[in-house]
Amino acid sequence: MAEVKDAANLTPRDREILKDIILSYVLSAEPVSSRSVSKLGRLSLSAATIRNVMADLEEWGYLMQPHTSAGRVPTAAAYHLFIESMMQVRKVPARDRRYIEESLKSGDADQILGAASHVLSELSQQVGVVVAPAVGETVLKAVDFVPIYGRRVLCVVVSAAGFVDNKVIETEEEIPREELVRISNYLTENFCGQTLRGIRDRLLKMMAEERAQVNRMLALAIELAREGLNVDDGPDVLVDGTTGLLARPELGDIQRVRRMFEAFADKARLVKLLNRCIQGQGVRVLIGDDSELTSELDFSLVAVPYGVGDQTLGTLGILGPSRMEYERVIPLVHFLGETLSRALGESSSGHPEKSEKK
Amino acid sequence: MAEVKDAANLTPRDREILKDIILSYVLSAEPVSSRSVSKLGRLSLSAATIRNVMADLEEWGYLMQPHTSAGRVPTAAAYHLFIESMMQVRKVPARDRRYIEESLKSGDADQILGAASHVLSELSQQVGVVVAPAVGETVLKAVDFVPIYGRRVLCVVVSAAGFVDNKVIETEEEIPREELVRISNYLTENFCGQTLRGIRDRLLKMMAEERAQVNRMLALAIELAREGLNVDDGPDVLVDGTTGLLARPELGDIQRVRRMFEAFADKARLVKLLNRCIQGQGVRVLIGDDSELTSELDFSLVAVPYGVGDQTLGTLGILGPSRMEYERVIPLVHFLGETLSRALGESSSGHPEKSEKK
DNA sequence: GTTAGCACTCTCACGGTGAGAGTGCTAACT
DNA sequence: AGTTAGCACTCTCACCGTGAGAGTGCTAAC
Repeated sequence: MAEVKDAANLTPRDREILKDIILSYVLSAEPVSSRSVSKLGRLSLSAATIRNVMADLEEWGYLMQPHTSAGRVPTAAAYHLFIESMMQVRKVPARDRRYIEESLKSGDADQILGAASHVLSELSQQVGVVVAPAVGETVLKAVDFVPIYGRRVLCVVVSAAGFVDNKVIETEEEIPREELVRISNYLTENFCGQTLRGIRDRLLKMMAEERAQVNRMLALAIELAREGLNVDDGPDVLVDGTTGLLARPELGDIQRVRRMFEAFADKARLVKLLNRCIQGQGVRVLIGDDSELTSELDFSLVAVPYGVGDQTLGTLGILGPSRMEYERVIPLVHFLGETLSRALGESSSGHPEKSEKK
Repeated sequence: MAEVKDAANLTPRDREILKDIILSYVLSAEPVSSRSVSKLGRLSLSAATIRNVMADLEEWGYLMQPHTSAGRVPTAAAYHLFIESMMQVRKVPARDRRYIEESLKSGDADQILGAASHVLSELSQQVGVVVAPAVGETVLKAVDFVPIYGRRVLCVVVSAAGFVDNKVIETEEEIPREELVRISNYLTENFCGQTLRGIRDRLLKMMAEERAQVNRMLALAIELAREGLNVDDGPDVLVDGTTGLLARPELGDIQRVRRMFEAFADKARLVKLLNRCIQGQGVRVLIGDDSELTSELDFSLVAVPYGVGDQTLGTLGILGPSRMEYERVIPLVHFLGETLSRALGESSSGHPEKSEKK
């Protein structure tokens, strides 16, 4: 009654006990009993005393029991509290760092993203998720047209961060190779450094304004660019490590597994969720009720944006059962965000140190 | 005793009974009893008679019971017999055909493959699998080099069937754009129509032979082609619809689900399996013990090669629990093989009839 | 060769039971 | 007032036996 459910009025002892419970639960996946906390012996208290505190903690909303006379399990609130003020981050082990840096070193931008999601899932033992930049928002570095057959032209777009996209388009008339080269030169030189969406808009405006006056090459350029830079699809998202989760005790029944797989298959929803973490630039953690998807699966999301320079390109993170080793996973995600940003920066700006292609 | 276990000495009646059992089991996923076959009433026999026949069929190896006093379940041998000589193929419904043709109509070759695996899984309610052509075996249509930054060059390879591959390579010295254009022209004109692997080998030989004499452009061409056409990775494989299988009653326990997902994640093994079906050109069916993978999961594979003209490009098929509607699935796979081959043929040779890009 | 009848076997769902784990409460202790 | 021992209570879970139901195999009669 007199007690307020604020985190502030937890006594240091309460916090210690809560912490013990969380650590123990994260490790064992089983409800924690008063007795086991007492026997841990970090603070020498009897099980009965612990019980009293646990009853309080449950009342404040930090614990819950699956049923009477089971141990207790931390709630999302408990995890939040733990992350904010009780956890001491464990640095990413040197060998993991080396492994990460090695994995993100080689290949083009797409391969690097793939490697990132893979490494993420491998080291965290959770599902690794990486949102690739939306094509429309990428900054143009070069564009090129390759004649294929008749009126068919392959349009290749290279973005500043090193992403390559290609697309076959069909022109109204056959365009000779030299003309295509001139057009790609023109587009590359004039629009390099702008976002694809911006370029497309400008071209469309040019077309509308000066309809009649544009010369032949410009007209062709506009036609090609309109099709070739028409990249309205949302950002892609790479998911890795879903199979690994099947080993987890919390995924005992098929129905949950199925819901999980369906959730991971819904890329659009994943992107929406991940992009909520774009603001700011630190690691963000969503637990349980914090989002629709995490509450549905009783999962947590640890995510961080990445990008080159001051431009945010996307988000990466890990998803898994709320019971996870935040102390280990949060620094991991943080480090991967930084490493990926750095890797993309280098792969694009082009001072490759050592090129290790054999 | 006197009886031989040959398919040949099954009486017509035995075959009818076996067929009823298979059809019933495929539908219900439950062991079928003598009584239920009798009640079907196609041949008016009592349950006891059916029982005698079933005991025989079990002895020949066409049936087995999960335990005494359960009904009986068809074995792989039974399915094989069914497919070879008892089944009457059901034609692919017109609306499915239209849907398939529509789905494979637009997009570049990679998108078409993706659509194929998706449609396959959707219409069969099984896992759709498509093996993409190994890059090294594809036939060159055009090659192009795009300068990106400094010594970095994007190499784009277009294959005759319409596949596009790109790869960032790093040259020893910076090469001006015009030079790159000349080189790609040279390579495209001289090597169009040959497989990438063949081209690479020829270039390497040229290099070895005339080391000193080759002119600058040729030297550069060789250097670029060596890196850019270095496509030693095996063929890729697209898998779609794994989630759908979770609904199946036979995948009740997590362990099986896990083994299944692990099997599908092992692309190399999948490719090896699928490629066993390349020989000949009809639909091939592997059931249970026919291959390591299908026996491990108790799955069946229905697969057919596809390609343009007389060149086989890859394989496609469906994978699922042995209990499947072969009557429906086999013609489906057959039709998809044909449609995909046709779609790739059109998308490359370039008489698109109507281009329906909006 | 076919069938009815019957005993036999095996699974599965159900309910009861008892051990074990854990709690909540009360009363005594410091 | 905080802490603790003790104890009754509750809930789960594994185990067991039981009985219904399903299906078979065999035998004897048609």
